[in-house]
Amino acid sequence: MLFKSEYQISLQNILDFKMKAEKSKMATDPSTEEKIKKAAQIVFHKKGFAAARTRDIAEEAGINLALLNYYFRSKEKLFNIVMLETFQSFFSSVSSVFNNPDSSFKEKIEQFASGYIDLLFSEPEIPLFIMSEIRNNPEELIKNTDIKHAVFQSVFADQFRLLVQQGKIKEPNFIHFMMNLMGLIVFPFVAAPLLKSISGLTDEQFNAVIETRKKLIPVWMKAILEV
Amino acid sequence: MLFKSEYQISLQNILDFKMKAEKSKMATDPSTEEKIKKAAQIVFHKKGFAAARTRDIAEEAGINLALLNYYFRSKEKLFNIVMLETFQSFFSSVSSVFNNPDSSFKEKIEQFASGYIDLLFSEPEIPLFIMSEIRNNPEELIKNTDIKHAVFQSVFADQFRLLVQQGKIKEPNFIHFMMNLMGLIVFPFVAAPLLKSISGLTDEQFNAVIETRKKLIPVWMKAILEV
DNA sequence: TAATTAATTAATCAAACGATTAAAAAAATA
DNA sequence: TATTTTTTTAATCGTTTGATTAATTAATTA
Repeated sequence: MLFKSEYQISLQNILDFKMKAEKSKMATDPSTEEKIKKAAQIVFHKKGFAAARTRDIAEEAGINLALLNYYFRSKEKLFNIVMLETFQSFFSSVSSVFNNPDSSFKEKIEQFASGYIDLLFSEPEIPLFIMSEIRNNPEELIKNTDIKHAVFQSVFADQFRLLVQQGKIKEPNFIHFMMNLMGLIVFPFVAAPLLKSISGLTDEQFNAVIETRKKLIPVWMKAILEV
Repeated sequence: MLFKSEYQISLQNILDFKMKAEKSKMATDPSTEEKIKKAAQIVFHKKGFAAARTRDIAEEAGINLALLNYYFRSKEKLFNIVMLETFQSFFSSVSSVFNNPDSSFKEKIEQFASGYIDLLFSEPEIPLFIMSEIRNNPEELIKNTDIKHAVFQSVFADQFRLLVQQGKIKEPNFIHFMMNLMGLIVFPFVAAPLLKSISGLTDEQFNAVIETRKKLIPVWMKAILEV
C-alpha cells in the first residue's frame, strides 16, 4: 500500500509537472507558442522583418495564420520578441568569456574566437540579421541588454588596460581592439556569399578555411597588439 | 554672312549636342530618369529591396509614381539596375588599385585601406546593402562584373604569392589575407550602430577613430603577414 | 456530466502596394 | 503652324498582406 501510494504520488507529481511545464512554456512537447516563435526566428533571420510574411511564419510553424495573432497580437510584437532573444543569446556567450576571472587575456581571446566561430557555424545568419535590423530600432535594443557593460566594464577590458599600462600593448584604444577582433571573426560570415563567389571555394572548403581561423585569429591579434 | 553662318552652325552644334546629351542620359540638367535612379539608390541603400516602397522612391525623386514604371517597367527592374551600378562602383576602385603595376604590395595595402575608408565615409550604407541583398540574388551579380578576376588574378595577388615564395609571408592562403584586410576595413561600418552604442562614442568621435585606421590597418596587416 | 474557458480554423476585411490606364501637357517633327 | 510623338499626371485596378471575426473543437473547471 505504501508502495502503491508512493507510486501514485509519483505519478501525480509527474502529471502536475507536465501541466505546469505546459503552462510555463517549458513543455517537453513544444507548445504552439514555442513553435510559432521558433518558426518566426527562422524566417526573420533568413529574410529580415520587411521581407518576412506572417503567412511564411505560419506555414513554417505548421499552424493557422490566425494563431500567430492570437498568441502574439501582431507581426511587430512577434518580431520584437525574436529580436530580443536573438540579441541576448548572441551576446550571452560574450559575458561569460569576457568576465571569467580565472582566464588570462590571451586565453579569453582564444576562447572567444573559437566559441564565437562555432556559434556562427550553427547560426550563420545572425550577424547580418542583427546588423540589418538594428538600424531601424536604434538604441532600443542595447538598453534592454547589458551588452555595453559586459564588454567595456568586463574583466577582459580591465586586463587589456593593464597590459597597456605595462607597455605590452601599443594601441591603447580598446574600441580598435574590439573592432579588429570582431571584424576578423564575424566579417567572413557576413560576406560569405561574396567571398565564396570571388574565391570559387565550395561550402566545405570555405568552412574549412574559417575553421582554421579559430587558431589563427589569436595569433594575428597578438601580432596586432605588439605593433 | 559668313560670320552669321558660322555662328548659326556653332549654335546648331550646341543644340545638337544638348539633344544628344539628353537622349544619351548625360544631360547637364539631371533627366527624370536620372532623378529616379538616384532616388532609388538612396531609398534602396537605406531600406533594402523589401522595405523600400515605390512611393518612397517617387517622393524622394519628386516625381509622379507612374513615371517610375514608365521609365523602368517595375520595381524589380529598377532595383536590378541600382544593384548592378552600386556593385560596379563599389568594386571599380578595387581593380585600379589592385592592378596598378607601378605600386608595391605595401603601397597597395595603404592605398586600398585609405581609399576604401574614404569611399565608405561617403556611402556608409553600401556594404550592408550589398551583403543583405546578395543572398537573394546568388551568383547573378558576380557574373556581371569582373570582380573575381580583379581580385584573384590581380597584380596584388601575384605580389602576394611572390612574397609567400620568398618566405616573407607566413600564411600562404590569399583568402585569409583578403578576409583580414576587408574585415578590418569594412566591419566597423557594418557594425557601426552597434559599436557606437556599446562604446558610447558620438558620431564625430567614432568617425575620428575610423579615420585613424587608415594608417593603422596597413601596420596591422604587416604584423599579421609576418607572424 | 454540464458549463465554461481556451485553442484552432476558415473566411473575410481593410489597408498597403505595385502596376496600369486614359487623358492632358510638353516637346519634337515636318 | 499643324501633326505626331514623348512625357507627365490623376485616378484606379488587382493583388498581397497583416489582422479580425465568427464559428468549431478541445480542454478545463465546477
